Order: sequence, then structure tokens, then C-alpha cells
Amino acid sequence: MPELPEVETSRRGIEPHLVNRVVTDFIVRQPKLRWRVPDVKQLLCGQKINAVERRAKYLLIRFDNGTLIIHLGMSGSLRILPADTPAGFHDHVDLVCGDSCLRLRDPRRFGSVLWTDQDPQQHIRIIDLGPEPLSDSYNAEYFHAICKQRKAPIKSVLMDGKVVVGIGNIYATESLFRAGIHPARKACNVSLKRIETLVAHSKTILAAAIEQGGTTLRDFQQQDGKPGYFVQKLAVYGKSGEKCPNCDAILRNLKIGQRASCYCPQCQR
DNA sequence: AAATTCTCCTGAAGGC
DNA sequence: TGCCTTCAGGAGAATT
Repeated sequence: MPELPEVETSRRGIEPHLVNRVVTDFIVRQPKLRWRVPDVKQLLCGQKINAVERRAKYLLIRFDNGTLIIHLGMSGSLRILPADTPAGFHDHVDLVCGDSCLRLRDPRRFGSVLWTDQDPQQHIRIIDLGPEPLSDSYNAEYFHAICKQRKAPIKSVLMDGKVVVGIGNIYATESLFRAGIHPARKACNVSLKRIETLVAHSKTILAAAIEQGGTTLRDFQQQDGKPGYFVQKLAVYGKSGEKCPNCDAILRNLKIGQRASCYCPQCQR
């Protein structure tokens, strides 16, 4: 699934192919994504792409007359292809610029394509989002202040996009393991000291994953061949039943907020 | 306000 | 072999 590192890598990959190009077509084969894809072909044709930005896991393709907002959901992927490449079954949207196009494929259709002619930072999906995880705004003091007033599991707070964006199930699971914090522990019961460790680890692991994504997704525009570039580095995610890499305990699985949470009962308290 | 549950959808995995 | 069931999962919406 596209985590923040993968979205950022996609952004870096498509940006040079799109900026300063002029849109010649906008093809929607399947409008039923997370929300109905708007019919903006007339608005887009003839428009020049000014920039490709990212906010949280949203990609922002900016034009003079508005912004296309793309979210990859959990199975979405973007590729730059020759415009005449035949579309596959799950290839739902093309943004065509002359002889090449940006193609969105999304088998599970949890992704979305939105349009706004206002400042995208003020968009309903974006305005209430928390700080970027790699920014200074996401720090121990900030996160601790929020945790103090939350009785929910620390993992749920870490994954709350209104608190901090881009930390999905995988990175929350890994960060908590590295920080030695039990994922179900009430957020208000985690000391500032331990929050410091957690915040530091979450930043480190995200930064490292972006590096990895940069390496393995470099040729993403050719094919989809990207078999989980970060998988080798994961210590516990998806490994319940296996041995903890730090001690000899067996990793356990727990459901927290509808999501699988693997943890070490020995190392994480 | 915060917490919990439900929802969208398909592919993969497991059972028989 | 193949059909059927179950379930993961980002994140907004609905509900308590």
C-alpha cells in the first residue's frame, strides 16, 4: 500500500515529466473511486502544469485555474506512459499531455481524484490535517501535549491524521516496537521521555523509507515491479508468531482500531 | 470532544 | 482443481 514514502517517491518521479507540460486530454474510464471523479476535461485541456506538490498522502497537481488532488488510497499507483499505451482493467484515469500520460491504476478504488479552484491548503480534505511527520512542527512537546488528553491507545493517536499525517499502520507498528511502547497503552500514560523516543524513531524510519523508495521505485514509470521495497527493514510488522528480533519472545498480534498490530510482549510495555 | 463502528472495494489466502 | 468465505486496509462518515 502506498505509505507516505511511496507517495513522495511517486511525486518526485512524475514531477519532471509533468511540470510545464500542457494537458491535451483527461480520460476517466471509471469515475467511481472513493468519491466520484469530477468531469474536468474542459477545465484542464490547454492548461499548463505549474507544479506537482504533496501534502500528507495527497498529491497536488497545480494549474493556473485550480488544482487536481490525487490520493492513492491503499492500492493506487501512478505511472508515466506513452499516451497510446492500452489501458488495463483497473486503469481508471489518464491525465494526457501530448504523447505521454499520467495513468492512475487502483484495483480497490479507495483512492480519489478531486478538483478545487481554491487554495488547496484550504480544501476540506486538507485543512484539518496535522503537521508533516518530518517537519519541526511534529515534535515531542507537541505530541505529548496531545497524548496527555487522549485515553485511546497510543497507536491510534499516532495514526490519527489530525495529529500527524503519513504514519500508517506499518510505520506506527515499527515505531512503537523500536520505542519499546506497547501499542495498546493509553496515550495519556506515556511519559514525555518515551514520547521523545517514539517521535524520534518515527521520523527516522520514515526518512529511511523515503530513501529506500527513492532507490527501488526509481524506474516506477516502466512497470509496476515494486515488491515492497521496505519489507526487508521491517522488524515486526506482519510477523506475529515469529521470534522477536531483540529477545526470544514470540511476537503477538492485537487488533487496535480495526487494524492488525504486531508487537513483542517482552520488549513493549 | 473523543472514541468506536461502519463503509467503500478487490485480491489473496484459507477451508473444504 | 475450484468454488466459497473471510479479511486486510486509508480514512472519511456516522453514531454513541
